[in-house]
Amino acid sequence: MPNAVAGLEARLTELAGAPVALERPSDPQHGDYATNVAMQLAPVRKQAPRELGEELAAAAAELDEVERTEVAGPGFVNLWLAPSWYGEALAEMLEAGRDYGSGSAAKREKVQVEMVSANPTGPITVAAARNGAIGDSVARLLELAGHEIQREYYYNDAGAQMEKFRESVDAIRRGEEPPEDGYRGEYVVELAREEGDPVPKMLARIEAELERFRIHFDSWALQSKLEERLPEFLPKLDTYEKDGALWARSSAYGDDDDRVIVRSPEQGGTPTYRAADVVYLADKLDRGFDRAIYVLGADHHGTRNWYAAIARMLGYDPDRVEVLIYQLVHLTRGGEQTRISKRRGDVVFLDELVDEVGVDAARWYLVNRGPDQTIEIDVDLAAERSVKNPVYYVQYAHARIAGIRRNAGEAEVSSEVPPNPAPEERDLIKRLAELPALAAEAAERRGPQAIPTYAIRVADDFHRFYDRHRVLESDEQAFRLGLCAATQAVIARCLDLVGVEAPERM
RNA sequence: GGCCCCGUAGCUCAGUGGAUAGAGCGACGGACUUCGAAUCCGUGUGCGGAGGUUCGACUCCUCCCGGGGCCA
Repeated sequence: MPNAVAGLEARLTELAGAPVALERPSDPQHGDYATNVAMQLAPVRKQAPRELGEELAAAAAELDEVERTEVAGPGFVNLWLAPSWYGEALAEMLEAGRDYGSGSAAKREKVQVEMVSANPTGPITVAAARNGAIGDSVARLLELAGHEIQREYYYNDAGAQMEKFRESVDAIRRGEEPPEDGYRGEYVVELAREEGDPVPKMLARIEAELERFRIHFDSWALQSKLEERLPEFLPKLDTYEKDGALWARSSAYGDDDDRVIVRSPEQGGTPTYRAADVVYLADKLDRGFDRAIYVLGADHHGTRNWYAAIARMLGYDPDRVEVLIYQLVHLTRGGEQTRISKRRGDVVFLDELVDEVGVDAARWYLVNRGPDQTIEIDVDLAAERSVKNPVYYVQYAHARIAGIRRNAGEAEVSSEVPPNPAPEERDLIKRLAELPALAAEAAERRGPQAIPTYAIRVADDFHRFYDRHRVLESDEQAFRLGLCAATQAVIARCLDLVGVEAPERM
């Protein structure tokens, strides 16, 4: 989908004879947009950057949508845009509506995002929730870009941990204590009250929790099913026997070490989870996904090279396999830190967090920060429904617009920009026009944190506009209603990308 | 010991080569006869350290220091 910024970049690229990227200068005195192309070109063309800048500035000033230009500093070309550009931008936004910024992918891919994938031995923890929040937002970004996405949950339904879990439940049913290294906690007692295998019940509970968290899985993969197909894949692997065990020669394919695939007879002769990894990876790629994204916690970073190694070993392009690592989550309350770890007693479960702060705040705060960043969430602040809380600040802007538009009834909405739009109106349109490039980059970089940050800025610009200019019963009512409609759509899109609701009223 | 992540304002963090580095929290002071004051306006401090690459470095490279994690 064309957009006003990309269009201008394209025309400037033609004039410069080299790719021009526009940026919004932090100082408004440096124009609406600026480009550094003259400095980049100077060494190549063996010309002074200011000289190149002058040439481009002169040519750009002739464009209809450019009001004036200047060359500044070492060779920046600064551009001021004409009302016609603003009108073009606004018209595109209104026409696209909620689809504004979609379709950025050069090539449509089938992508699988595998996320959460916690063993069903307990409720979803906050750490696993971050996995889901990041994974789902990346999936939504990729969908917006135009890719076809499948969300999958992979779990171990048969291993030693599962046995421990079942034993723990059985022990309670018999009125005994769970084993030393077993599972305990309220949820284990609850499961013990019901009949039958606790695993499917736990899984159903997990699915319900994630649905409540607005993450919907398209499919569920079972480790036991994959293990059955191991004989089919063993011959394709580069393996050797040592100490009675079967090893994959993964170190020859980029992994840090060789790995045991099947344990020695003394150890039971059973396949390790890495055996299932092999089958699973092949299965994913054979199912026709161009790309398989694994979302994994930092504690699994060691498996990154392993996945790449088995892809190579099996003859797949390792670029089709992507591991997205995210760091830990800490919760604070009144300065007190709580470690989140399944192995300790002080685990925090997702449903507890959601009960306290709501789905919107929980999702917001879990994708708010880059995946590489260990994060700390202040539960008290997240729970606060006030100005202090950015998620409500952004939602409020949306609800406020909804209110205006309700009052406007059937009044005309136009993209026609007045001859001399106010600074707040220009700023808002420029801000909204950032969405396509921003969403594309966020998708490309798997960096959903850019969305909440941007949404705050949009809300900022809108609130400022609202504060200074009356929409209804003003001379510019139709235009300003257009601006409201475009803003509302952009905010709604941003909130949707991070799984937060866009309320009509608050 | 090996590998991974991080070090930006008092705190939590944005910012992956551009001009005078941002936001929220915390602190202080202003603005409601008008579409929603859950809003707006104003006041402060900072890129862990040392080199290097570059016209230009919070950003890229090397080393050091500090915090966290995984593996052994």
